[in-house]
Amino acid sequence: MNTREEQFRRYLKSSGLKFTPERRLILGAAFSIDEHFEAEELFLKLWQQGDRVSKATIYRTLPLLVKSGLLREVVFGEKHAHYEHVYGHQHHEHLVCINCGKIIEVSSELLENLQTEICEQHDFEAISHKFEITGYCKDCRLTVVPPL
Amino acid sequence: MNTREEQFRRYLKSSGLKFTPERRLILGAAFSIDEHFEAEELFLKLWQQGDRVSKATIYRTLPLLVKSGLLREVVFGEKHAHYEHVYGHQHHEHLVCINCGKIIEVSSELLENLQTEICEQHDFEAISHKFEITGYCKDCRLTVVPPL
DNA sequence: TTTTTTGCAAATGGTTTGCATCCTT
DNA sequence: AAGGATGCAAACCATTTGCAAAAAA
Repeated sequence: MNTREEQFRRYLKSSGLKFTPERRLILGAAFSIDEHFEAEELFLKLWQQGDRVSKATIYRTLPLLVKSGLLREVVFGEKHAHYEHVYGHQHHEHLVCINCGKIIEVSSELLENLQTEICEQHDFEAISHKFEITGYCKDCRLTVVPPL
Repeated sequence: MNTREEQFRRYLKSSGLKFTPERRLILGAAFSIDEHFEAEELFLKLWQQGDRVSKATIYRTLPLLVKSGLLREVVFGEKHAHYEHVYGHQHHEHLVCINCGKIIEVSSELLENLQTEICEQHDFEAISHKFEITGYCKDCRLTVVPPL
């Protein structure tokens, strides 16, 4: 059995929750998308592969996947929640352009170290983190006059 | 005239927008709250001091204040947007406990430096940033068994 | 004057929830 | 069995938007 599923089962059991076929399907679909996705897209993905999981269940499951450490939320500027799976995505943060909406992904080992340090100082156990810088991208800073 | 207002006027003018009494009131109210607030609270604050500014106008103005660099959004985990004014709040980030919801504010000069560095690498002009670590706080990591 | 803004109320739309039924454990 | 989980459809509710009147530039 794959590790993701084990991890999810472990979390569910430790919280007194149950592992169901729907939750397995949602987990699988989430990990089949190698980029940001939102609840609606998961729903479509499942529908397309013939799996009829209700949106309600998807909305109820996503927070569990986040709490279990398998997914994390990203792109906070948007009105609705976006997620991405943790595997292969450990280190990227986002620069979001106010003007054109472009999202630049960056990695930073220094940031990871900094997180570790901050958590140690506060006796905090990190499950995930989000770092976003809002501003003007290369192209837009030329055309837009940002506030002084 | 105070600097905040000047900054706001400058931003509005540079975007071809107008400075109105309502926008002035909203700016003032936002800076009279020295903690996180949401749109609804601004509305109440204004109402209590006798200023009838519609929620629509508040919702239309908050993004302008963010773009002008006077406010920034915080606490992304919540369902609705929260803001805080920039003055005196330049450097704090948030550690959010999954279990009890506690929010620990931390400052880090290293993070500020890191942001500057990342932006330079990508020719990006930062207006604001958000950094949030999700996990278990000191008290909760003792009682909850986090997923391995 | 021309363009933007405001306020109202209605619409939006992602997310949540009540409830009866179904399914893990 | 018993406590969760699911699906449906209805409810939520913060935020957005259309429109006509009002105000800034």
